[in-house]
Amino acid sequence: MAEKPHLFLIDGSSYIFRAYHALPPLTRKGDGLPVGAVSGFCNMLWKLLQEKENGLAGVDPSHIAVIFDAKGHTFRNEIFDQYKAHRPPAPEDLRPQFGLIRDAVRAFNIESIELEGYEADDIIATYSEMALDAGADVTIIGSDKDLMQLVRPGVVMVDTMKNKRIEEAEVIEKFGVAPDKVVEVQALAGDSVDNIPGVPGIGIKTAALLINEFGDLESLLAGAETIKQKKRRENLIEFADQARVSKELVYLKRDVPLALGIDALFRNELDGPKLIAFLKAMKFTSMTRRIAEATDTVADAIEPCDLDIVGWEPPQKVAAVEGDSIEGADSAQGAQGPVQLADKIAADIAKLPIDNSSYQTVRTMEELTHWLNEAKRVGYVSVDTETDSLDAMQANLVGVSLATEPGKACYIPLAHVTGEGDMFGGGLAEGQIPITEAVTALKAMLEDPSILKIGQNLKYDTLLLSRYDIDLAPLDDTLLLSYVLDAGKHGHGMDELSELWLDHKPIPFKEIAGTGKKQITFDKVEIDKATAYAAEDADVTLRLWMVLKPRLAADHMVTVYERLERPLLPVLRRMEARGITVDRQILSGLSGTFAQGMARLEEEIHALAEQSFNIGSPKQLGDILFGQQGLPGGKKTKTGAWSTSASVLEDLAAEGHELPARVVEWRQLSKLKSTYTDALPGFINPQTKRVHTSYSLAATTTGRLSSSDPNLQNIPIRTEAGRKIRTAFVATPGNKLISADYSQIELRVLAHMADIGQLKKAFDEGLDIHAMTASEMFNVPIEEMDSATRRRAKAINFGIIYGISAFGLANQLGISRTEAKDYIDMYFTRFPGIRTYMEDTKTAAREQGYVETIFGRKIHYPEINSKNPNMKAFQERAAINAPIQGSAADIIRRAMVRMEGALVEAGSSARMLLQVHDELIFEVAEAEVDNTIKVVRDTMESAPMPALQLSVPLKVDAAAADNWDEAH
DNA sequence: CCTGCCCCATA
DNA sequence: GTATGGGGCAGGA
Repeated sequence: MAEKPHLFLIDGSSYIFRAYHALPPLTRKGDGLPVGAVSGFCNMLWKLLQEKENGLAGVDPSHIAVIFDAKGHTFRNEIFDQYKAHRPPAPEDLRPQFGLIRDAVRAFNIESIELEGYEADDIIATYSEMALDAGADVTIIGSDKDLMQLVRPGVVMVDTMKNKRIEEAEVIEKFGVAPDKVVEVQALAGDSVDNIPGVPGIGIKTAALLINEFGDLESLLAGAETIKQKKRRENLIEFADQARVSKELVYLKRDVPLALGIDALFRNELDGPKLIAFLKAMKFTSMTRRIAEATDTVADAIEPCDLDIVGWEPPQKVAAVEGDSIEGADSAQGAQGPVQLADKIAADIAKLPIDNSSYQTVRTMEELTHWLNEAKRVGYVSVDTETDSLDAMQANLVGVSLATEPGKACYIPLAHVTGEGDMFGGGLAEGQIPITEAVTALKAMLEDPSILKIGQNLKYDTLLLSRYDIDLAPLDDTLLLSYVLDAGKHGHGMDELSELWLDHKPIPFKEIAGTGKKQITFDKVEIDKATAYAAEDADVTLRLWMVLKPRLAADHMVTVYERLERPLLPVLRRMEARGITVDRQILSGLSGTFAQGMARLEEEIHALAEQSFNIGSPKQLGDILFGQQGLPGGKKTKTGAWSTSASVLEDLAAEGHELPARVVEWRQLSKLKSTYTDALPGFINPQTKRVHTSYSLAATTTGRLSSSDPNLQNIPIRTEAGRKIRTAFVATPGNKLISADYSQIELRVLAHMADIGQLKKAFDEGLDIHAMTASEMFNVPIEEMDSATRRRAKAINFGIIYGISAFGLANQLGISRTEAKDYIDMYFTRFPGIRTYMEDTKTAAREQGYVETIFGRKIHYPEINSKNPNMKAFQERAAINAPIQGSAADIIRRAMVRMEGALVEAGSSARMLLQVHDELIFEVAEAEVDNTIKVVRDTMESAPMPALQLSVPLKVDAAAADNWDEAH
């Protein structure tokens, strides 16, 4: 029985441009003919013809064609003369490739279709119709959004470059409407790339909203008078015809007069020799080899075919002119001859501190051995790894650079590829040491205890190298050195430090790899360029180390660096490598629930507003609330717009307004969905099936860590809906999660530092600290404390930690500023030590320019004597907060540094997974839970000792459960 | 596609 | 009132 016929329609033209822009420029060996797009195209075709069940398309086509745009104007230019008028001409090095790609299609024995006056999209639309009529299914290979209007049962799009199938759901995601309404939305939103005008002020979001409400463009234009938003109504009326023209432009013709019927697109057998002849002519050596093998063709026996290359000339060989010697040129130019010129340039370069053309590219084991011996001889070496990703858990090692003296640096390329065949990972570039051999040799040096390894942000490099079974040690990190020495003064990135200390601007990464979607990964960077860039990094890092390391002792920061910074690095590296299991099903279930809630609220909100609008746009929301509905606006944002922040909306809701109340609920769900339930699954590592955050040791000024990609330090907990997200963070079967958190650590630290008797006594006795504060302030016995009074005291306690101001406290408690001032005065009367502490801290900051934590970490405030009173006040509050927040951060750092050893010593196999400022999360076998909790609590509570005995006890709450929500 | 802005999640 | 990271929107490239 014959299978259902299936037609592949390949959008050739758009593929050419995308291949050209996405792939690094590649030229034919020998004459430099640009062929990058051709190579990408051939790879795509070949891959497409190979894939069956496993491929994205999922089927073997019975019919196939590649469709191109014809040259010249199309019928759309008759409708609108400015259509695609902003298109720049094709780049010089792309032009000759148009013809070659058509040749390639023929070499693959596939019909290449184009027709003057029509675009490829119209032909694809017409063939799609014809195929459906004939009872066939259609797969469109392409990604152009204009083609999305064609999707329907029996027609799917497949984007081979992004590895993505586009069906109805994906179209709705993109346009907010089903495929049959796509043109209506495009007619309104327009398209700046194709110069389709649309209606001003309407983007895809708003267009989808309107079309979903009115059904189609004509109904909308007919009902435009009823639109509430003034500007939008006027624009819809004024630009109605423009919208109609736009719709005509985007609507794809389905009746293009085509010479070939569907039957003619029957998929021919591949003609091995014909294809090989073409590939040989292009000098695609690795593809030739691969395809010859697959098609059972003997490539050696086949001659390259002739190519008709249009729009490109081979470069003229410049014949050497006899007698035109250097001396001749010299005398002709007189005193400014090449010799003098060279002398001068040499002198200039010698004066320059850094010459990134002098670095060696290490290509043999002999050369590598020489560098490893140098490292051994010197006793230290700066190291930098180059990879193909910012995610150290997924990156592949591409090369390593080393430096042993200023100016003496090298780059060892290991996995650079040539441009050709990049869709398969490409051919390895010539002249690289086999990676396993090099890694083995490097491992011995990187693990050698007698050689100090110096790097910038070594957490990244060591995490990467740990995946190659290398445990880099001992180490020094210039990022951490700078952080310890200069937190608060400036950033600590290598480029910034280089300009500051070395007066040298390193080659920017984007200069060698490009930017945006044209950016290439480091393995595709030419080795010479890579050497200049990578070796320079090692050179710069070494010099920075030489500048910064001696400052440690001079500034008395050795202990902080050696106890709180450097040892934490491998601890965090292991935490990141372990990751945590996140249950995809739970999150996707929650996404669904949240989406339903949002849809329900959206309806209510639109009804209350008596119009549709984008609730997610603060601008539109503000217009409705404070413009049309005439509600009293409270705060303004710094750009002068009405604030629609939660506090403003909640105030309005408290006055009985429904609309803002619903918006607050909608916002909550929207936040939970987009930031957490939708985003987190994308961070599940495909190999480990776990989520691996990245901790930054040097991102905050106070000494706290920060977490990103994803941020696991801001997972919701306050609301019930939010807490559910925590249930998705689970222990693996047979294990439990343990959460252990410091209770009130910052207030305890404050009690210790400011030496406040009542606070210390309260903590000693285990009292409710906020109730105690309230009792002192308002003369109410603790036992009779009501929750409102306690809440006020709690806000004040937090306020103190944040460097309190009457303004801030008033805001927090919703009271007048004078009332807040009275509270603060009362607080200071009862706790005079706090006022003294705060004044002393400000004085210290003003006089020395920095404040210190209890473990000696310095936080600089260079702007604290600013003339700007706002700036000054801000710096003062920050300076008051920093020792408190920073000391607490130091304490948990100490706990973390010791934790792994303490667990092992106690016979626990628990793994520390996460840190959330005052909380540590562990995963442990069920049987070990009790013992582990004991060790964890003890280690955390005794963390300041023996360096320091706090005058208040530390208290840690800990619990175990199957997920994070229940454990916390 | 990038950037600034607004808003909001955590401690 | 402190310290962060990040998503969506809107406007200009």
